[in-house]
Amino acid sequence: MMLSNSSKYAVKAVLYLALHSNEDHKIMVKDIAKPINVPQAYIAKLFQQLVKESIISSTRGPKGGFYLTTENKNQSVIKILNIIDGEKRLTSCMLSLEKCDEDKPCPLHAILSPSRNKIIENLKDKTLEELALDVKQGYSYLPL
Amino acid sequence: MMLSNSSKYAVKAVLYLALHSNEDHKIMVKDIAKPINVPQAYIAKLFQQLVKESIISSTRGPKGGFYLTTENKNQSVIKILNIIDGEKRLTSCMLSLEKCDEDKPCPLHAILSPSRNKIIENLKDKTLEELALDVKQGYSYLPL
DNA sequence: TCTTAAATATGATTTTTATCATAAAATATT
DNA sequence: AATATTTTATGATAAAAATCATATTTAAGA
Ligand code: FES
Ligand code: FES
Repeated sequence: MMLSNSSKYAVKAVLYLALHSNEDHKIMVKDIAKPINVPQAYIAKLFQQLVKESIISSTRGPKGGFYLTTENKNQSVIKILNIIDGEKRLTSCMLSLEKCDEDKPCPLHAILSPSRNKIIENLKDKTLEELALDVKQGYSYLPL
Repeated sequence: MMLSNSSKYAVKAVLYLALHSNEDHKIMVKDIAKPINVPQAYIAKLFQQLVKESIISSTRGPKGGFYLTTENKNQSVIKILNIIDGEKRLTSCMLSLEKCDEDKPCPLHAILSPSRNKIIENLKDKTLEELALDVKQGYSYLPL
């Protein structure tokens, strides 16, 4: 809907890390692909960006893999979306492509801008750890 | 954001019709392209679908063109989106691609489902005529 | 120090979406 | 009836997104 395929995959993969990894237990990309049903090479590429922006952590070589530090886990989900899709995807006008402006709103602005702002706010406020906790407690489910 | 390029174009073009056409004053596709800044051939193709689904009306030959009847104007905007993008685009799960389900929600469901439902509801309730009226009264603007 | 196992970097391919082009069908006007 | 003008139908091309593949770099362990 409002997320690209890539950012959906990224969120799923990172949440998988949040649930199953830590500094002492790293996970290889090939072991993530199957459980979340995303092509292995695809995740590998997405993870490169996320490592570069320090959303997730990695070490290479034998016994290496990807993982989340405590610091990583306290980041907001929205960072993933902004890195993969770019900020405009969430904030740009629904009709004119550029400049969503209260002063000169498009015909759909009043209909969806408030709800959209709410979504953005919620995404900003929610950390990876909080989302993972929901899953752990059975309030939500990590989809295939 | 949540609309494809095609449905953005479609909404803009149909609202242009709502503002400037009626049974007695039809508009040719070549005269719509420029003011709303959408390629002429692109609109032509989109309009074919919309005519087929009776969102807009048309007559061909000289003195022909596209226009909106009163009945057309009383349709909801969401119909355009559903025809061009398909219903799933608005309703599918943000993470798993299929089945947005309250009983087995994904980690993002709680964050965005209520706002999304609100948007869908608003889109359903708003007719083309109402949107056009907003523009006419200066409450909103039809973008390039 | 050598081998092996992992991420990283880079690029190729495929699929989808967006855009362009053109011939056929229909209607008003002469 | 002939002509001109418009939509309609269909397909071709271009651009972007998604997916796949492979060679390079890094680190652990023998
Ligand atoms: S101006 Fe179009 S969504 Fe805000
Ligand atoms: S289950 Fe994912 S958005 Fe509803």
